Amino acid sequence: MLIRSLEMFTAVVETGSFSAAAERLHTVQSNVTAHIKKLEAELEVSLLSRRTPVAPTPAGHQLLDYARRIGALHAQARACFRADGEPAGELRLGSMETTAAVHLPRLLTTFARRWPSIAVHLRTGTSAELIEALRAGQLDAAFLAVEGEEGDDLLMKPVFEERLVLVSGRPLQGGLPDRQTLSRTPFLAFRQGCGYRQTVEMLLAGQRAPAPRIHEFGSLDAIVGCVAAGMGVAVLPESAVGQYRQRFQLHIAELPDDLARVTTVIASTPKGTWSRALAVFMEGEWMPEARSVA
Amino acid sequence: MLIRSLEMFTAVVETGSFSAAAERLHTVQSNVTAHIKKLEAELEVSLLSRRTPVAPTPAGHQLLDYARRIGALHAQARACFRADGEPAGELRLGSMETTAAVHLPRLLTTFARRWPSIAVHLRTGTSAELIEALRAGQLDAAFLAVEGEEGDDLLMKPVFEERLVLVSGRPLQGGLPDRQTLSRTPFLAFRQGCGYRQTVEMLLAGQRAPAPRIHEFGSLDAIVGCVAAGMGVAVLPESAVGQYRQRFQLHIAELPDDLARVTTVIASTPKGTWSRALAVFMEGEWMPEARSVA
DNA sequence: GTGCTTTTATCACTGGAAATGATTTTTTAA
DNA sequence: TTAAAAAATCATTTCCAGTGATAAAAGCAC
Repeated sequence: MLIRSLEMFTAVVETGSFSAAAERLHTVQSNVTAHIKKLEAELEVSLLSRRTPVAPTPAGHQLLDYARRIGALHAQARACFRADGEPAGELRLGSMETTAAVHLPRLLTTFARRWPSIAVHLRTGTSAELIEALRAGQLDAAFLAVEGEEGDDLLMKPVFEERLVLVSGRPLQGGLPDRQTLSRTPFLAFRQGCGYRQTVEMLLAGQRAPAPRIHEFGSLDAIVGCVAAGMGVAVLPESAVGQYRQRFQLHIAELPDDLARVTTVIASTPKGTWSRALAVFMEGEWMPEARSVA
Repeated sequence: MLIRSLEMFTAVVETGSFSAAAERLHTVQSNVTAHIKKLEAELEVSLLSRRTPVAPTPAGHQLLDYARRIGALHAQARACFRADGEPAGELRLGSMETTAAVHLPRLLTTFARRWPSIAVHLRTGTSAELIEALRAGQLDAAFLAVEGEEGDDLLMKPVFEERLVLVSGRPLQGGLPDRQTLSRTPFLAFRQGCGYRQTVEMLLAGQRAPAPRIHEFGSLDAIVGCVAAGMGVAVLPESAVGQYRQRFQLHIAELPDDLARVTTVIASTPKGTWSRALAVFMEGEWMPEARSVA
């Protein structure tokens, strides 16, 4: 059973004639006859009563229902991939918690308003998890922080320049505490795989002292809340801390420049693999061009 | 875009490998490769990232959705026509008002209980209308009264032997009134095309006197109600009148045998055109075999 | 890295079916 | 009855799905 045969069948019923159907589908009448006969042979039932106009038999009427639904899906599917049609379907995005909290609300609102027939799915996770999901085809694109490991099978485009800071619930006189102090302070961080967590580890690198306890949290709100409560300190993007400073008494210390600067990129599979929905997302004006977030 | 190609695509994603997909679909791996490449060429986008296991690209994920839906419809459609599968879909029945009122409630209840996945549609109309609808492919089968015009393109099977009677709201002394009286009495009947109406006309045939007024009603209830109210007389199947005799004061007169006997048949297109739903309806035990309804 | 295995891509070839155009048969309308 | 229109049939061409063999590429173990 070919889609083409079903198309022909639908056309014959709708035009009421084999010849008219042939013309509509830009083929010849004998070809239409052959396709219908093939369908009838395959299903072992007569589908059309050959009077004028041609009328579907009971079995034909039943097939017509399926033919129309399959035809509609087929047309929709093709339309989804044509460069001119309205992009539709779902766009599966991934993001780090911090980016989701700080940058995505505005960005996605704009996007969803511009393309109402695209359904955005957002999944948060650590950079490592997101990259894996991208590779496994579970995500279309993801916002993540990586050290410029460009050049492999993933396309990465910088979108935000962030500054990491040390956040504490208690006053930090003299800026960043020394390593001795830090190594005795509990850290609050996202679970293994988060890009920022590497910064924590680098901050403490080269020490013989035992690594400080690192509490793992899955949510930005939880981290900030517990830091404010004095549970420990955290390394977070400055922009992510800002919105909490009204609610909590937070103290911030700058990190050395080489550790502080992190780049958030939008990562996706190469251009030739994009769905139309992904293409308009990646190329739209809502996608900032390495905008520095001071 | 062939259904087969979409099937292969789905199989590749689900098995995670071209070779495994080929095996599942009983073909060779090179054939699968060719089909996928053809799809990719047609849609001008890469659909699968060739790692191990094979993963769909964003575009591939979008196509997968359509491929699965089209595949499911295709399987359903084929199942609908296989002689062993559960018949499904809609069964479009037609019936005269009287048959619908008297015989169908029990018959259709039994049928619907036996075949829960068949949706019955019932349309009432005159015998002439039903035959036309049958020929136009708008109905699968219809209960109607005709004078044995078998042998053409419609299959007819007698199912009920009815007795027509004259019904009046006033006492009918001496049975059937004479023609003189009848020609002065208003008749209530279904609109043109009803088989019973021919009986009325035959009853009055051969008269020079002007034909009596014939009021046309679309509903059995309306006819009986108005007859009881004394508006006129009607010719109806005895079985159809029975259920009203508790509610109304009705008087009945026998008609001459040649006029009284009518046969209700089930009509449909020939066997080779039946849907599975129609087949089980026509061949089931609920279909009475010319049962006489005294 | 080197070899070994698994998987995919490429290629030439074959069979069969889709498409075509001409013609016949059937149906419909005049 | 005839003329016109539509569907079926048929011979022919074209194209493509499917095959098997082989090459290339990707994993995987060591």
